[in-house]
Formats: sequence, C-alpha cells, structure tokens
Amino acid sequence: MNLKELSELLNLSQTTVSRALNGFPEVSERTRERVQKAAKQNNYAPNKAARGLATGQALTIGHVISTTNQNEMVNPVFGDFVAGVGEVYSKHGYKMILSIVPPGEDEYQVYREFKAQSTVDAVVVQSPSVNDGRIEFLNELGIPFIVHGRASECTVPYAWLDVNNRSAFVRATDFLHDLGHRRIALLNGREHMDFAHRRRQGYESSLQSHGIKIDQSIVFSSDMTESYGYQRTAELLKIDNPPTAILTASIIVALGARRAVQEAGLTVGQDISIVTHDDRLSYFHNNADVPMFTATKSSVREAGQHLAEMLIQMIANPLMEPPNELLEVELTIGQSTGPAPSK
Amino acid sequence: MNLKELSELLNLSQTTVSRALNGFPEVSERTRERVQKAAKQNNYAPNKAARGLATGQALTIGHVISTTNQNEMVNPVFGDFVAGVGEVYSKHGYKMILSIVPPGEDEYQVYREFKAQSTVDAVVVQSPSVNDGRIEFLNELGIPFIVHGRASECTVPYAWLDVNNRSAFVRATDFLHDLGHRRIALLNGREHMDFAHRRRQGYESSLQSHGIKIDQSIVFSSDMTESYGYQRTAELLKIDNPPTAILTASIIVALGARRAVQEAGLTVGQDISIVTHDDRLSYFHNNADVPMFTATKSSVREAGQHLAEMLIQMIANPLMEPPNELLEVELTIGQSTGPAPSK
DNA sequence: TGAATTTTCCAAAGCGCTTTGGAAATAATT
DNA sequence: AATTATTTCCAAAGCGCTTTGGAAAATTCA
Repeated sequence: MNLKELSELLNLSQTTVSRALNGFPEVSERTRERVQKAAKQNNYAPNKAARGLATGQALTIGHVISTTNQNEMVNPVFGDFVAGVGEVYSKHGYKMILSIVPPGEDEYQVYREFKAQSTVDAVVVQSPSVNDGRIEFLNELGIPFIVHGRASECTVPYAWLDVNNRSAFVRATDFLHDLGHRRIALLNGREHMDFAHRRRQGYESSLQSHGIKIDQSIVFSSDMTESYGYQRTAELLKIDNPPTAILTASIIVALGARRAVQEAGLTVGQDISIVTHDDRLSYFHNNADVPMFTATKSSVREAGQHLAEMLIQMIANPLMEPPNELLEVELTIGQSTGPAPSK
Repeated sequence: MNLKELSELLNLSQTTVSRALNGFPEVSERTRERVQKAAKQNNYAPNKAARGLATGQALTIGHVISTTNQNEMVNPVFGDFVAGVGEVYSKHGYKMILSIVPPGEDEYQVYREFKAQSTVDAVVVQSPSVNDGRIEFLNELGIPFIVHGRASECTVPYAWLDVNNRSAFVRATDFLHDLGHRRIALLNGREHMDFAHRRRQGYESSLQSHGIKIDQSIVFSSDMTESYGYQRTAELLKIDNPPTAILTASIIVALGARRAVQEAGLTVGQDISIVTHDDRLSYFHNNADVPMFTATKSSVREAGQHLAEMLIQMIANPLMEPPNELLEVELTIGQSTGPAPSK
C-alpha cells in the first residue's frame, strides 16, 4: 500500500492524504480522522526512502564503532549505552544506524560516505581519545554530532555529554585517604582514552593535595578485562610494599582484583580495599542493600538517554550552540572498603 | 555533489556515469576509469534514499531489541554479536539498523513499520524463546529473516544459526560425571529462552543416561548476572547435601559462583568444580595457558559473522531454502574442575 | 443576493537515482 | 561500398513521497 493507492481508496488527492497524516492545519479534522483510520487499517506508512528523498531528512542517526584489530575489545558498556540512546530515538521517530568498521578499514571513510549518501542526519562519537581527530574531522565535514565523553586536547567548541571522571576519582581517592590508606594503586583503563586520562588526573590530584608522592609502579593502564584486574592485583600483592587499596576502572576489573585478593587468602574490605567505577551495567547489579563494591556510580544507560535528547534538539535547531553536560557521580559505600590495616 | 553535477563535470550523461559506477558491461573501460576517478576525487556516492527508491532495495538489515521493562537486562553478548555481524555487513555494503523497543511498546509494530516503510531488506531475530512468535509473524509479514538460535516449538522451516547447546551441556555434564561428580547443580539462564531450554535438556539427558535422578532443588533459572551466580551458589553451599559441581550459563554467572565458593573458604577446582559456557566475549578472556574456567566455548562474534553471511546470501537469492547451521562447541579444560572430593 | 473570505482540496513539480528503449558512432561482415 | 553487428552513449520515465501555487467549495459578510 502506497500513498497513491491509499488516496484512491479514500477518494482524496495524495496531497490531502499526506497533509492529513503529517498534521498540517489546512485539513479538516473529519478528513484527518478518516485518513488516519484508513492508514492504520491498511498498515500504511510512508516509504522511508521516498520520504527521505523528498524532505532531505534521513531521520537516522549514525554510530560508528571501530574494531581496529581482531582482538580489540567490544566495549562492555556499549550495549547499555545503545539501549539508552535507542529508546529515545524511537520515541522521536529516529532510526539508529550502527556501522562496524572492520579491522584495517578507515573509520573516516564511513563518515565521508554518510555525508555523500546523506544516510544520517547526525552522528554520535563514542569512546573519544584525549586528542580525538574525529571532532575536527566532523566539524569540517559538516555532519552534526555529539560526543559521549570529551577530548581534553580539543579546544574548539563541540557538543558533548560526559561524566565528571576527574572529580569522581578525586572523591574516590580522597575517600580512601580518609580511611587511612596511603598506598593506593590505580588499575586504570587505557589512558589514551579521555575518560581514563581524566581519572588519572583526579587520582594524582587527590594524592598530591594530601602530600603523597605518586608511585608509577602501582599505576596501570590497559583494556578493562577481568584478567587485567586479576593479574595486576596478584602482582601488586607480591611486591615489597604492597598497596592497601586499589582503585579500578570498572566492575569487571574489580572482579578480577577481588579474585586475586581472595586467592591470596586476604579479605577485601579488610586487608585490601577496592573502589571501582560502576557504569550500572544491567548484568552487573551492584545495588544490594550494602553493595558488593564501594563505587563511583553513573548509569551509562541514562547517559545515553540524555545524550540522545540533546542530539535530537540539535537536529531540530541547527543554529544552537553545541550543548554540553557534565554528570556528577554518586559515591556509594559498599563492602569492599574499610580502614587501612595498621602495620 | 550529485549524479547530475558529476555527469556534467565529465561531459557524460547520467546514465553512463551511473552505469560506469555500477559495473555495467556496456561502458568502456576508459570511460569507467575516468568516472571512478572523478567520483573519488569529488567524494561522490549515490544518495542512499534516491538509490533505494529507484532500486527498491534498502541495503539495510534490521535488528530489533526489546527492553520490555526498565530494569531488563541488555544481553551482555549483544556487543560482540553485533560486532561480528556488522563487520560482514559493511564488507557487503549493507547498513545495520538497530531498533530499541522502549518499555511498553510493541515489538511487532516495529516490524510492521519496517515492512510498510521498506526500511530494511531483512531482519535478524535475536534471543528466541522456546515458542517465539516472531518467526510465524515474520513469515506472514513477508520479511526475510534469520534467527540467532532456534525456537524448539516452531515446526515451520526458517533460517537459523545456532550453537548446539544441548550437546554442549551433555558433554559438560558427562565430563563432570567422568570426574566422579554425582551431585551437579545447574545455574541456567531463563528457560523460556530457547538456548537455556536446550541446555537444560542436555543436562538432564546426561544425568539420566548415567542413572542419576534429577533434583530440581539444585537447578535454577534466571537472568545471567553475577549476583545470580553468587546468591544461588552461596545458598547451595549451605544445604544438607551440597553439590560438588556447578554448571553455569555464562562466565559472568561463573564469576559470581566462584566468588561464593571462595567466600565460603573453599577452593574452586578442588572442593567445588565449575563448568561454564563461554561465549568468548572480548572483555572476558578465558584463554590463558590453562584457562580460568573449564568451559564449553563458542565465539558469539564468529557466530555473528557467519549468520550475516548466510543472511546476505538469502537476500541475494530469495528463492533458496532457509539455510540452517548448527555449530558445535569446544570443551576446554581449565582450572575450575577436578575430581569429585571423596566424602 | 453578490462579493469577500476562509476552508478544503488538487495537479504537478521535484527530490536523486536506476533503467528502459533507442539513437549515434564505430567495427565487422558481405 | 553497402549492410549488419557491436560498442558507446543518451533522453526520459519512474520509484513514492512532500510541497508549491492555485482552484473549487463552503462560509461569512456587506
């Protein structure tokens, strides 16, 4: 069923039917209702390509994910973020195109194609690095975009929504310091990623403000896997002056850390404290009455929802200033922290 | 830059340019090269909507994810699966549309819209339940589709790619039996899901073939979260006749189980054995020299790649029989299993 | 009642591409 | 040289929609 058939069925012109469905004022309520009913009955909806061609709008937003090599991680946060974003898109009638860039291919080429083909109205940039080239590139290319996170070294204005990773890790480190910990290890994410860079800053800034010298031998940076948490923690427990507390970048890493601690016959929350960032992933509830981990919490799903709303506003209003939003985390106390053991 | 401009630039007709780019034989090699070069230089690519309208092809494949309620899990497998699928799509020039169905809305309505709007050429059905209504629905609607998994109670033919979950869990259970375990608990996924249903069958079939009566009090079914693994295991360790081995549905659940075991002061692989299914998620390497867990392994990312190839074949060849593919798992021995402790 | 205004509707153009049916130019055959 | 085949190209139609400019019908006003 297309517009022509529907309008013939109704004995109306295509114009009138189109206007009735698109809420134009110059069509009577009676006609509009008749049209809407017939459309529903015949399961009519305007052909996406035709509509896009006529309006110049794709009603589609692009997400580009680069898997630079075969073993590169798929960000575990990805699923929940996309779920949040996608809910909002569909409420506003937008579709999401997910483009996976295979190993060896050029992410920028995907954006160029998007532009040339008019596949999308806007783009979401995920996992920005400290000096992410995509921001300048997209600005030049002229595709509206919003960044989930920030790029510290980018000075031009651009739209972003970020968690305050710096203050989160200041607070986490301060908290451990308040508990008497003086030797605090950091199992960070890969520090070319902006969020990890900022967490490191927060960590160092807190230590410095307490007059503690930073010991690079207990600071690590890697993909956030369980085995990373396990390995580094196991090693840390064997050194001469082992840390009494560990700060980890995600629950997955924290689980690895906890495993190493338990295997060493120590108790988390007594012998060793662990504080982690918690993205509130749906398959890692950390919200028992007393949560498993003390954590800086921030729902990545809600971030996605919020970011999508911002982007849709930007599309509707192309001249607006790029919006920015900085979300603060909650610091919630769980079972994984306690006073530093006295020597 | 559109086709008209490009053809004027080249002093050719639009037809010739279009044919040159689309590989038609009736254009000379010299002309073709000239055209291709100019297209690349001017970053020309055919407008997606216009091309779709003209050809009737969307070059797009739909994935519909239902988040039935606010707290429902996002499947942790999702990210890796989508990465696998997406790589293949982009190699073949296909786009992936991801449609998140917000809580309270109707998944079927999304498919109806896909059909009415011709947004997609085909659809991937994820996480099928035992008697999944989508299969019949899509057959009637007339959208080509392939299922990741199967629906046990569906008798009509349809395209699918699945892991042999039944044989996987037969083998896992047999293996534990061989090690002397007689009391084997099962922490399954939600059993309305087909994969969990089949795993249960495999588990029971193995036990029965060894003459072991099934004890429903040590069989569980739930969302596959870490805390599920932890809770159930902690409870199991307290009952009168606790199991000596546990079969879990995913590494995430296994991690929870391991935590409970360690907290009880027991050792995994000695006091309690754990076997899990391992989807080879990129953020849970379980492939050390001796892996952390004994596991039935099957890469969900490779499954995605394979499934995408099948679907693209189906689109190219609409009359073919619905293809099916059953992948066998590897059973790899890790540190989490050992002989049953003698009483 | 006739003119002015508002409401209601329509024909047709255009979005950018593919593709049909043929024409012009070139090469091969008689 | 004349005819036939082949190569190379093009004008124009059509995909299904939105939207412009304007006409017809209904309503209001003088």
